[in-house]
Amino acid sequence: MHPALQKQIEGKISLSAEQEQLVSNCYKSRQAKKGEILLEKGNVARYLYFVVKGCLRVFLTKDDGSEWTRFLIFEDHFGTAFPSFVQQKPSVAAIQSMEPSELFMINRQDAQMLMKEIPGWETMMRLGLEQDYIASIERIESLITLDAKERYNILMQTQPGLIQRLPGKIIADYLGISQETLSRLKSKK
Amino acid sequence: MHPALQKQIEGKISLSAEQEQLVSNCYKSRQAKKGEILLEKGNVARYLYFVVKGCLRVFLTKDDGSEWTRFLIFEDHFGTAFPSFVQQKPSVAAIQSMEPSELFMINRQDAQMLMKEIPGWETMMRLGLEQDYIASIERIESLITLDAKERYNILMQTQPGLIQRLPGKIIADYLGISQETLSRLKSKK
DNA sequence: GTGATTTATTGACTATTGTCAATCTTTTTA
DNA sequence: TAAAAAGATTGACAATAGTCAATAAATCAC
Repeated sequence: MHPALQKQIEGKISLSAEQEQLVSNCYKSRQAKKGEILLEKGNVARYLYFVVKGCLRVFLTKDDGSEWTRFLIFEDHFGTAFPSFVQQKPSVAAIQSMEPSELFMINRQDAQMLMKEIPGWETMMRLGLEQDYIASIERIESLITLDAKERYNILMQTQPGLIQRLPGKIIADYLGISQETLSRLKSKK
Repeated sequence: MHPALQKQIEGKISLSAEQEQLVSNCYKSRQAKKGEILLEKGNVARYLYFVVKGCLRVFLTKDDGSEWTRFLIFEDHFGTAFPSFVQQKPSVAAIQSMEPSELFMINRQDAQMLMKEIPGWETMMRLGLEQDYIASIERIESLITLDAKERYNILMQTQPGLIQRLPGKIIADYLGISQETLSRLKSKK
């Protein structure tokens, strides 16, 4: 099994040799170029991705051509177009690789099989889900209670790496503001 | 066991008599008056609530006295100040009963014990969590991609009951807008 | 490396939403 | 039921953020 995946599991569950083999077989490796689209809007999200290296962006497109970043997935994190993956229905969001990325991917069936077959696996998934849900709650709070500048300041404090690594236009649509407004915030503050 | 709770479980898991007794013992019944505070900001959320009748509001308060509704929990739904409940740390949000409410409550320890002891219970919880997470993702999308009027229109389409049942000021801070703006949206559209 | 493309900044103007205040309506409660 | 409290509406104005356009800077591809 790939050491990055191993690292996610160790300390949470201990696997037998056969279990480790089972897990290892479920995850397929994949590379993605910068800018490459992994899931197009309208298709079903068949895979949950694990980012070994690089960064994925889950984003929304509107008819006027505007784009909005729903989530960013960095190293050592899992992610996908979650509603589509869970419900196996067409996704309103697309997934794009923001950098040359090294990924592992698992389909829904296999993900469910592992939860059924490996004791503790579902618990591990649930705990991850709890963390993701908490992060999304905090994002909602920041969107309803703070203005653009405050949201940007918090992002700088909590995720400085994100700001250095991604173009400002992506930061802007992640924060729910325009690129121009973000540019002005950066100089004003 | 109370029929409303029973209804949540039936079709998902079948419980033995002892298991049913175990579940039943974990849930304590509670009434709450309209306006009553169930959790104050700064305290740890000890309970996950199930709403049999009525409505709970999980909300944030800022120093200037403004309030913002993080979540609303209606009949046949579970909810609490989730980050605090999961991490057992002081809550930034408070919980208030918006109507005379009939509730069941379970503490974190018992909730975890049921997941450990009853086969299928954790799966049921995980599926509920997935749904809540999806709902929160959709709320984020609506906050970053839509303006106030569009958000209000969608809320009217998807949750008309919510709008009839709660005061406009609550609808407004749930949507992340001021009461005055909401009032103007209602007459303009 | 150099041209081409993408990204960032800045100005001018507009649109949306917020704030404050006054008034009106509804609901609660004694 | 009447007084009080809470909620809703409206106007005037301010502030925040968006849009369009031009230019500058950075990055990419060959």
